[in-house]
Amino acid sequence: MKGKSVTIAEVARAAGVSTATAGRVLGGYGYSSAQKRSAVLEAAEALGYRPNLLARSLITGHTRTLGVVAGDIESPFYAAILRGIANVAETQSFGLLITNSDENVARELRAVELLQEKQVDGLIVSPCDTIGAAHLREAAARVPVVLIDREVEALEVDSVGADNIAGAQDCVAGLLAAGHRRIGFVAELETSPLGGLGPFLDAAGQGEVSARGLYPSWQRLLGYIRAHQAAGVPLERGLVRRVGQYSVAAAEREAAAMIDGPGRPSAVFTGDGLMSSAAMAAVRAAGLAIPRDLSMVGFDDLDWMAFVGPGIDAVAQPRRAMGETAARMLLERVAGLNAPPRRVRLATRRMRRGSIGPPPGRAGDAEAS
Amino acid sequence: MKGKSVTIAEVARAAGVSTATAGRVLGGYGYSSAQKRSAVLEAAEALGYRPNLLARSLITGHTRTLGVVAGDIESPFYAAILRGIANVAETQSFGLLITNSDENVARELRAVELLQEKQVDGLIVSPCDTIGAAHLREAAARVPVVLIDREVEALEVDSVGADNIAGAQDCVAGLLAAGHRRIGFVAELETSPLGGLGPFLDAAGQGEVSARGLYPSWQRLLGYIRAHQAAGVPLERGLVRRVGQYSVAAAEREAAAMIDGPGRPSAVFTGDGLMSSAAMAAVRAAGLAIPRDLSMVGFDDLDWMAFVGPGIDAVAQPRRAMGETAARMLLERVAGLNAPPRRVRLATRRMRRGSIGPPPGRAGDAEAS
DNA sequence: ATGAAAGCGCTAACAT
DNA sequence: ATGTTAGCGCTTTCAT
Repeated sequence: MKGKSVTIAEVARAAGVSTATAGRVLGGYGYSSAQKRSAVLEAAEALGYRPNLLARSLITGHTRTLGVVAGDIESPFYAAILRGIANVAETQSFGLLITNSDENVARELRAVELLQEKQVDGLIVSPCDTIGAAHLREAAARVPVVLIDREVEALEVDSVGADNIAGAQDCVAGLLAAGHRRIGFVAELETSPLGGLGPFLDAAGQGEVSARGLYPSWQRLLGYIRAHQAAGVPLERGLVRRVGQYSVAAAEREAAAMIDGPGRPSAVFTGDGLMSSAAMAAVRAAGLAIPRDLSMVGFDDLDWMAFVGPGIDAVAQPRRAMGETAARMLLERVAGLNAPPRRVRLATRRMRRGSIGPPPGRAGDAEAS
Repeated sequence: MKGKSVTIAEVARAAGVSTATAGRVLGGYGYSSAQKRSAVLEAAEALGYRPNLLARSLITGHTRTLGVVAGDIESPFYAAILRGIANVAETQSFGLLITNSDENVARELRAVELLQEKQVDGLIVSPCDTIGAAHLREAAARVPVVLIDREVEALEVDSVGADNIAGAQDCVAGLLAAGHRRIGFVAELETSPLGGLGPFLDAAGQGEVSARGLYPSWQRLLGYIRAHQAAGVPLERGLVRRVGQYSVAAAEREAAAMIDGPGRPSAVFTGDGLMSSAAMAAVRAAGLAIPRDLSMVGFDDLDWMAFVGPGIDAVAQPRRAMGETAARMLLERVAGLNAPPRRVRLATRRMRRGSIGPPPGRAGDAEAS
């Protein structure tokens, strides 16, 4: 605002030493006698000296600042991840430069460039596209990059995510064990691998799909499929509802179509928080009671799930831990670790709250399909 | 990671011009002929030149970076505020250095210092203490500072917050209009102005309390008091429950004590989101039905409030707008605006969802006290 | 242990 | 319109 800031040179002059000596005591490097040290410290104190980290960074070549590109910092998902990142960054007094991509490639690109120009020591990105991320490849050539939640094809860097397949499989298995044979799945499933939902289901049915590089919602679908396979329950294609975009309205339409239609499933599994909210709204609108008329489980644990009527079962992602792990891995790279890319999948946790009951119209026991 | 970065000098050499000329075209300042410009641009492109913003900042004296000290980036409240800040910052391509204070003065202090040393152009702080903020005063002398949600006594800087008094008053007035005469208030009310709750109630009763510099929860209490005064309903001190700390467990104890006790109020007003969650849990535990047994309104609108049974009424704060306003004001100061401190109070919004009914055991009409 | 001097990558006078 | 030179605030050789 106003006050010109005090430089090392001024402190040095006031203390009667050279800038080098002043720098040594103020910067905490090199040698200095107790005598000079106290003189410098005193002068610094008196003048109100504050180091200019920019100048230091320009010369040392590192900024002790990490760049983060989140989808939307306001969503509970990213907010929790960011908190985890911040926790770890703070332990090593790293600063955090945070941006939102809104799942928009152009914005992600600008963000990544800006962060690099600001000379961050490393980057944590939740990439919004799994392919053709030239900017990420370029960035990764200059600074360490860690991917979070999603992976990018052929980008050989560390990545952290939840174990989506196991989480989904476990929870759909629970539904099957409760006797459900017709389980709906509502998910984003936006950009499609393998040429669409149909081919994907075909390939997955034959165990030909690899999880790596798949978007989270597709990985969850894979878990859904595998649970069916493990239980020997045939898939019913009409029960897999692909919303195709990350929108509440579209999700609600899709959920409503499944619930109101003639072949209503006895249970619904939702692919993420947005889908859960939408499905919940559709269930309410249809006047259905959970779990009497419909059982429900969602991927992602949300606040309201603990508050509504019977409570909604969910698969909780270790969001904070994902952020912490990503930050820890990044910091290791920043510190010079030179190892092959690491791929960490964190276990999810089942939250049981009573939204799973027996299929309606049956005694409540499982039966062969 | 590996690649030494390309400097302006190298580009200049490759283009056959001076560093000054290269700087002029790459930095977009000063004059340059179309001829040299394209030569420089080409060379830059070919070499993969990326400006080093640190070096630029060191010389220009500004970083196009704003520092933010939030309480907890993970909470929906701060997350939304941050999103608002980010939205505005982005329009002027400012970066955001974000930290958490966890409402801890020592951490806030370190954060403010770190941000200053990183040479942010301005600071947005949600101060965790309304008094004795020497570090903020010091910071404000160097860079523009905008306070959010809370104010600091005798710190003459811009500030943004919700209109807590009007919001609370309006919503308690609604409860009174519905016939409630005994309305409980559960709030944090941590650091106490005027020597405690008793004296505060005394002073407020006589209209002797000024809103400025009061913590949000105290301002909301003031609204609660004024609503009673306006309706001519005497205050019942036992109904004002001071939790004294920002903890769910403590809040739940306090709420439970009020609800389970003999003199249970017919309605409860909660001072913030945490209190609302706690109160809701207590209500559930007590097996009470809303609004049949108890009416409820909370300050702060939370996700779950729209999902539970009848829906919970709330006073919504314009959180994004708070962030946006703060950022806009800060950017104005950064741009050189020199005006007396501005104090903005943003209007709240009542969310009506059906958690307010008539007091139990009455015909549902108001009656004189 | 300390100082002199060079220079990080860039912009800002000042010439021309 | 372009080049030369200085220097932002700091760290880092290199002497001593």
